[in-house]
Amino acid sequence: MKSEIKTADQPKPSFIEIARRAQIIECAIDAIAELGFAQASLAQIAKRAGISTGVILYYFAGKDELIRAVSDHVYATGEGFVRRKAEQQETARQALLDTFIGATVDFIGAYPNYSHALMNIARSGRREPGERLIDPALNAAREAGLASILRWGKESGEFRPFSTPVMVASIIDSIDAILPQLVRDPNLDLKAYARELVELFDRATRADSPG
Amino acid sequence: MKSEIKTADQPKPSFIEIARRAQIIECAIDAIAELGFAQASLAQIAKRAGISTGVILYYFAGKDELIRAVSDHVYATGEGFVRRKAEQQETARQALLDTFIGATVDFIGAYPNYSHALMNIARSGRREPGERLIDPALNAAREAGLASILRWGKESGEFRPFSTPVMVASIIDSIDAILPQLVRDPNLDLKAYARELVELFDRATRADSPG
Amino acid sequence: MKSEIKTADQPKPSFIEIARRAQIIECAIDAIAELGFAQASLAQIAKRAGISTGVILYYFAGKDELIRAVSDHVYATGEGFVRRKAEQQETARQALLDTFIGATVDFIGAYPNYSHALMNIARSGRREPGERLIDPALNAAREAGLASILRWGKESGEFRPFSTPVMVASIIDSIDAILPQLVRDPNLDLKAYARELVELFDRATRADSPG
Amino acid sequence: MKSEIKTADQPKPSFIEIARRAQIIECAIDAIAELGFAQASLAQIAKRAGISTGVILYYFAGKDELIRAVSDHVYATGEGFVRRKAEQQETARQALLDTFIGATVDFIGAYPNYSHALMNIARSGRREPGERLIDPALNAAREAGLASILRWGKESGEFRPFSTPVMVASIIDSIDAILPQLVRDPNLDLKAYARELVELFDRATRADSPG
DNA sequence: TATGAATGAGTATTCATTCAT
DNA sequence: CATGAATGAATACTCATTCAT
Repeated sequence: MKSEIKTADQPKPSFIEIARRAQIIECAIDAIAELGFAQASLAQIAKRAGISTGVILYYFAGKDELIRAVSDHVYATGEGFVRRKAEQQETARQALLDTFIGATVDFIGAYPNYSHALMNIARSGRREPGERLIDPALNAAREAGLASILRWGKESGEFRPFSTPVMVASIIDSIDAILPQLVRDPNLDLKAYARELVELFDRATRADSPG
Repeated sequence: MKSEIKTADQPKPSFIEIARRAQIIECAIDAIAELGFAQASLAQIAKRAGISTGVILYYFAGKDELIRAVSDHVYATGEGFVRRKAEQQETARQALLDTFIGATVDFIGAYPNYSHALMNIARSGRREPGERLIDPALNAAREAGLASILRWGKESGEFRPFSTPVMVASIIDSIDAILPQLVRDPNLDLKAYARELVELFDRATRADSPG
Repeated sequence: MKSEIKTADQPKPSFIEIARRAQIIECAIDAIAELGFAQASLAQIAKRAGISTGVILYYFAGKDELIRAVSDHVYATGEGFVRRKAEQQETARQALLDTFIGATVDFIGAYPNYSHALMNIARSGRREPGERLIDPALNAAREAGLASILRWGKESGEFRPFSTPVMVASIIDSIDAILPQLVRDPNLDLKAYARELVELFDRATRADSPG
Repeated sequence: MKSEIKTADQPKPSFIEIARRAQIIECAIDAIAELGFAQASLAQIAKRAGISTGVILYYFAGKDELIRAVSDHVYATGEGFVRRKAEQQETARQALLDTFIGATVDFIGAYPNYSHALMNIARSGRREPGERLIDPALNAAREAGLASILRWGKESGEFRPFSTPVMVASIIDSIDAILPQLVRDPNLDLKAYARELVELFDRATRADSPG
């Protein structure tokens, strides 16, 4: 009844429904972050929420829909976090270094479980080739945002010529490389790490000085 | 009978045993590369090999031993592949750019499933803390090799000062970032990709010109 | 959800849970009594109960917990059965002959499967030394009870001197010897059998008349 | 071909066949005695014999036939052991106490693994009700021998009147009760144990003195 | 004769999912 | 709305047995 394909004629979701979904998503994030995707069974998630597994399946059509909701939520949170800083940047260099790298690392520090859960989901492999767990559009949007910054900088002459897709992948995965290190050492100095990455990609991208 | 603790008095393994083990390892690599570690069940691996799951357990004491054999084989193959080039490097810069980045990308091109499987194993969460799936020394060795190249370059003045762990993680994960792209587009131009990475990390690491 | 570590804050078990657990325990007893411990698989037990094996594991954390529940239940039933008679005995001779032998044989007649299952569990080899299948204290308690009766009789002069452990083992196993005979002939006259055992062990234990 | 139903036209078993069967039976006895019946797989038995499981099934039609051969061998050995002493007994009392009890306990001391294996087999439960693992005739023969001694004594006036089957079962199981104790304490004093049993069953069986 | 290879049925256990209440 | 009950498929693994060599 509830969790079918969303159509416009769906009645407004009740307050309790919104709250329950949010609670379940939050517990799913924690479970996935701490146990890994494979071990994060519905039973585990339900236990953390203090409810029975039936409740989860009442609000989500299945585990896949829950996972999709989790990744939607995490991406939305992350984007909102980064966008706030991104709005008023005036140069591509600032947008790349301060916003994309800086704010993304800040996000990791602020929401380590979110980032970790997302990584665990993304890395957990797909059942049938082609059918992904995470909406590819979400990741694509993140990459597209970074790509547009890079193109902006190349057009403005701030950046040297390079392959945008290669640079996009390198930047994103270099940032994501923080997560396993953060698991090993929760006291990792993220500020310092961000400075290192900024320096690294500043040098990697900037145009050769003309002189 | 077969897969007990290896002792020196073990009779020479028969030809068919060697062949079967190799075949099973190969199919396990494919399964892990394509399905992810968690989904690569013995049944899946057996299906790819066209055998029953019992055969796998006839040649390997258990799934854990199979996984260990897989990672041993993959690491050994990868190291052998890279070492050939690495031997005669004379500068840290060459060692980093030509050998580590260049040869590793070559390896990905030559054995994409090996690389992919390895990444999936390494990234799959571990069960109980302390009991790792793959020998941690294997991965540590790879990182240590890269770290020593970086330190060498810093001492020789070829490289600028930077945080070695950050650079190690960024380089390795930037290379590994190739794999999902290769899945999406099997015709990806790896030569060009390698050149881009070389340029990227050359700029990211080299010392400022004194003038 | 259900069968976790029992803590005081566990909600009252529902009626259906109590009934199911009892039913499963009963079927397990039957299966163990009739097939022997090794052959009494969860599948067999489930078949007798007309349920799927999953149900068993829904109510019991695993086979071990089920077996423990079975032996607890059987020992508790047996002890309750025997204790009623034991309370008011005034001589060691009465305690041995009327209560221990008499009531135990009565118990076998009243609950033949219980006794049989218990014997099968107790006699089934244990996996790893140290980790026993049933609480050794349960069996030890039974033996200790008999041993204390025997010592009481020796001190009071009712019994002749003899090795207590030998007599304990002989009495218990002579009683347990009834069970296979009862399987062969369900109409076995237990009253008469008990009288024979009483006579046997009365003569075997009593002190020589002083005259 | 080999191990079908024995008929008279079977060619004389070769020396090697006899030797192999004996070797396998011996290893099976050890395995069953030490590991218990359920854990004594063909693989375990083969390992002890230093052969492959196929060999066992070449000489025995299946595990059931092997087990039957084992129990045949054990019973034959035991009977031979006891018969030597039994031949020249002149009173029923001597036959019971010296031969049956005394020699049987001696047998346990001399061949603890034989006795233990036999007990493990006998106690291991049957697959389908009715189909036994051990040829019931073997056990029946042992019981019949004891029964005839008891009847002899009753007729000669040495023994009091009692139920022969009850006494048979009590004597046999009281002797078998030694085995688990011997497992727990391999240094158990069997001589002393035999003396206790002799005293016990002497008193339990002897006729009341007429005076 | 004997081995090694392979199978298929059976083991306990986990887990997403359904459904009556 | 929510639970508890139940299922069925999937998991790794064991073992007696068959068969080609």
